[in-house]
Amino acid sequence: MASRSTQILEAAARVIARRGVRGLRVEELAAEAGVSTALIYYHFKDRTGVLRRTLEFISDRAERYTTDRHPDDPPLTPRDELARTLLLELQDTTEVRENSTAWGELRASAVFDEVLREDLARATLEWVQEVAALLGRVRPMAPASAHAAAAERLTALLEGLSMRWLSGATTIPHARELMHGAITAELDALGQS
Amino acid sequence: MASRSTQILEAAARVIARRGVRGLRVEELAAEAGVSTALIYYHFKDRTGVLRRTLEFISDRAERYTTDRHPDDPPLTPRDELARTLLLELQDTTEVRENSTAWGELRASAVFDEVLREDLARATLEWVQEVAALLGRVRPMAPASAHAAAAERLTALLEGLSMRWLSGATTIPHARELMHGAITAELDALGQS
DNA sequence: GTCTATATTCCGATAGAC
DNA sequence: GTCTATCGGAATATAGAC
Repeated sequence: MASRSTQILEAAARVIARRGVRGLRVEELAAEAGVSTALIYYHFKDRTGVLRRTLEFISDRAERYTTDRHPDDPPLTPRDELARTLLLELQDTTEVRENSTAWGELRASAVFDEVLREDLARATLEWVQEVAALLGRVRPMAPASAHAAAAERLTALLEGLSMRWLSGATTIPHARELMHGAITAELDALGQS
Repeated sequence: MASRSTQILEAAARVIARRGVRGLRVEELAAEAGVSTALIYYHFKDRTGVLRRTLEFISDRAERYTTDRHPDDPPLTPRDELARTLLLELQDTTEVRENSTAWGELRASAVFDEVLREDLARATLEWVQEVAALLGRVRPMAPASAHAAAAERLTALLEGLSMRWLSGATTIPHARELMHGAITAELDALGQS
């Protein structure tokens, strides 16, 4: 049962995907959510409050779709799980697009906003470590430092490719192909062990 | 001889590096350039015009410092020139920081701004082709499609690493190390020819 | 070409009725 | 809790003198 707040947050995620964090206008959000502007201020205090809650909302949702799998799906090999985790972010679905857009906005905003830096650096580190762990399962004989470096490269590349996709400089199939090639190359470099 | 337009564009690059594309106010730009706001509209028609011309200006300038070398420097091997070209963008100097910041902003803005997309896609393509040509000189036996794919990955990775650096998620030395590793890996994958 | 002064538009935020 | 109506400030853009 979607509460009014949730309904507004869902609308906010859509508006941010369409206009960006800086392009979010309270009036447009109100129209998208089908409520009055006054109601938004009633629930969220001010525009910044909307932004804060929306970014929480989006990152919670992202964690869900990244982690969740159907219980009756066949278990994946470590390599497939690695590929799945990385390629999941290169899909043209509403959820992924909204999430990637928000992530790109956060990354770009953090360049000018001290406050965002720490949270974003921590989230990045967690993500890198998760990928490094998957690499460790595929190539257990390689040293941890090599896993870490490869994970940093793969995740940074993914961010770069996402931005190119969202900014219309490349297509999803092409980005996926490039990402897949990078995974193969990194695994090769980590040895056939 | 810096014309008025150039003077304004240089100021725009500085303001964008400080506040971002989103944070660029015509009034602040006028103050930074030491001119009136009216003059900016006279030369650039509107705010979007400033942004577009600044993108051109920045990518031209980047090409210059990427390409220029002192005539009496010893000639580089193709491989060194490739590494030099890519690692040049990971340096903590005013010029590189300004360019990278502006580039990141333009990339992020293009996600929501149709007008910027075409120019940015074209500039990206030129850059990718330049890197692909360098790869072709290092690995002449590999197919052009492989050069192109590797160039896309290396440049996208560089964009990702730049953003991490600028947003405080990694350091320049570390980013350079990662970039260097990626160059090695891509060249290995292209064969020892 | 460049300025000062000002018009115009947009947008966040609030007051007050229901 | 929700709406209608509106205010006030900030930013873009223009008019007109020099």
